[in-house]
Amino acid sequence: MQAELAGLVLIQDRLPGRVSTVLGVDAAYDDDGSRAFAAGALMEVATRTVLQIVSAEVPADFPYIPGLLSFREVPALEVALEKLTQAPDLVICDGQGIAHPRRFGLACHLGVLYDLPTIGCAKTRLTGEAATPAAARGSRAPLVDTGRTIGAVLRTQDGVKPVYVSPGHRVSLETACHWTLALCGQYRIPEPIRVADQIVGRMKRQAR
DNA sequence: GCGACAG
DNA sequence: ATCTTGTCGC
Repeated sequence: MQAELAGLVLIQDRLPGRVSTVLGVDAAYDDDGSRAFAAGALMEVATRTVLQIVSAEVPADFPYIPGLLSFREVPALEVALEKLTQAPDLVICDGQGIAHPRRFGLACHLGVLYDLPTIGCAKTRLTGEAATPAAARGSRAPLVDTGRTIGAVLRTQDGVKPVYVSPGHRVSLETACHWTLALCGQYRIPEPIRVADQIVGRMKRQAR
């Protein structure tokens, strides 16, 4: 299924010239692993203001299997995202885009599903090889898999562990890196993802 | 058979 | 993802 859907992914910039809102998404699970908490944080780029928070709690019936993460997370994210009252210009996800064994990570899945520009920004590697980027914020190294560049290992803060950036849908690698960097304030992780992460973290604690 | 493996 | 413990840098 992923190999087939990967054919629908567009790795070229097809996003507004003026990106004014970015949606950060994330999910978490209860101790049991059977309930999923998903959230989306819509941020206005110019002011760094959170315009809307959407969330959902649904049963998690698909297990976590490396390479199949989107089948665990997308059902919960769908319920949360359908509550948005305005479409985002860009979506940034906690997971890979095309830096995936079949070039169809979570960000691609969400991007194709909603036909929105998406970026994959993962904290660790799933596949591919890369050199260690220089220590300065903004430094990057190509992430290569079977002879093809599928993403970049990008340093978002001086001397801090880099993140794994890859196009999800309708964005180039260059644009994915640009926005990832632009959305990182004082931390390693882009602000919209951090906000979504905080939300699902609270939901998880409250359910316990 | 063994190691790797987003969240 | 989540949890726990040890280490590092400011």
